[in-house]
Amino acid sequence: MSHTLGIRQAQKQKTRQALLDAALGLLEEQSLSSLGLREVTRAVGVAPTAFYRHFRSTADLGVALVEEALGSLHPMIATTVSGGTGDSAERIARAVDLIARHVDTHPAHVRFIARERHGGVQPVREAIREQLARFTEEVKAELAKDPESAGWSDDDLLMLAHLYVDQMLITASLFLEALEAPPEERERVAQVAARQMRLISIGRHHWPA
Amino acid sequence: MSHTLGIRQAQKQKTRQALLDAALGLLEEQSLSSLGLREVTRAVGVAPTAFYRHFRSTADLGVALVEEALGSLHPMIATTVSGGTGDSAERIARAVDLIARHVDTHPAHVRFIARERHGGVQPVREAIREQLARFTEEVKAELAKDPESAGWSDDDLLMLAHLYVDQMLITASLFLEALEAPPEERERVAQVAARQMRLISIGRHHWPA
DNA sequence: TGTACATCAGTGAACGCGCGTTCACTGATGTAC
DNA sequence: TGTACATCAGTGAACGCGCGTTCACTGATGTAC
Repeated sequence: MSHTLGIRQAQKQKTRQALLDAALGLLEEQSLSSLGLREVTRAVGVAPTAFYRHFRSTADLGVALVEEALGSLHPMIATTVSGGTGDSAERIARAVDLIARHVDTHPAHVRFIARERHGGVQPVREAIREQLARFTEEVKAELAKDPESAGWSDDDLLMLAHLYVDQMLITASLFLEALEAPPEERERVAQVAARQMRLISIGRHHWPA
Repeated sequence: MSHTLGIRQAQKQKTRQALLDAALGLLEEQSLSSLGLREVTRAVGVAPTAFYRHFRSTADLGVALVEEALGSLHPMIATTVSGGTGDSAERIARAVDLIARHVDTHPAHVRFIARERHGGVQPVREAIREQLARFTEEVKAELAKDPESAGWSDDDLLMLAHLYVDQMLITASLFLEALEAPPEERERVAQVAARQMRLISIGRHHWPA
């Protein structure tokens, strides 16, 4: 099935990606609900009408951005939640570091998700909700493998998975705010995040006592 | 200093409040960054130019909405964090219930804060950030009073306060999504929230072991 | 390989519309005496 | 209390502008033979 795209398809993909990239850039300073189709095409350098060859609307483009931002993140889960060896403190430090690196390399994607998760465009909120639900299920599955989870009910595992996923998002958003801050500030964020995860780990360890 | 406003000032306040109320309503289905000044005045039934007698811009109106939504919430903190007597489970149940009631009575305010906390309008994000920082400090002060906090460093108290405040916001946002859902769903949200708070309480109890 | 036709990504003109902002105004309310 | 003037919240016309969407088009790419 190794199937080289024709010239026409390849060019179309390229334009589509350019529209996504331009939109993501413009969304650093506004919400999707105010993003204009003409704004995006202007940034790319194509006619406004070209937009319709790729997306029905900016909301539709937003849904595509959700896939781009979150779809590629699933492999990270195993690494973050139960990844590698080492004691709890080591694993937490690695998870926090992984989040910090992701924010460094994909700041616009992280900002987009944080902004539109509760944003004004319903289909995009829904797409983010679905992706995060998948994430939470995957985290839950990883947690279930851990000996520490012996005797935990399904409900409790899901509850804990939600806690971890929300904590990851909060931490990512704090790193985002500290993107241009001096290293001390970013280190402070990392330390607070690590201690919060540690407190949660302790609670988990003694649950439900 | 009991000082009745003149007719002119009273009428001005009334119009201003009508603008705030109309904006809050319109913001249930869009973000502030796409809210139009004419939209708001049309909803109130005044001329577009009347807007300028009260706000410089929709961003300015947004900042006023932040004060309205969060300013009145400070008295709730003592009640929620350390309020009343009873064991941990009772206090948690009361806190979750308080959040549920607040979302029921002020859904548009809660939605506005959740949406604009990471939204596309910088001055509004900043105003929310400041109010939440004040909240966190107040929660921290309440936590410090608790005998359970004996020996805790300032940093750790603040870390825990952040955890609680973020948890409150997450819970409020989940209740918001479940506003029109059947009671079973709302009850499920309440139970998950209560168990997450319980896990955090347990972690707190055994900290830093 | 070469030819004739089909496809379709991107174009550019045109449209009606609502936007934010300006300005001089009006008339009810407030104030000084 | 009555009068004359000042204030100022809200008005309405006007402006230039960018928006989303439609439409018939063009010309490079793809396909059938």
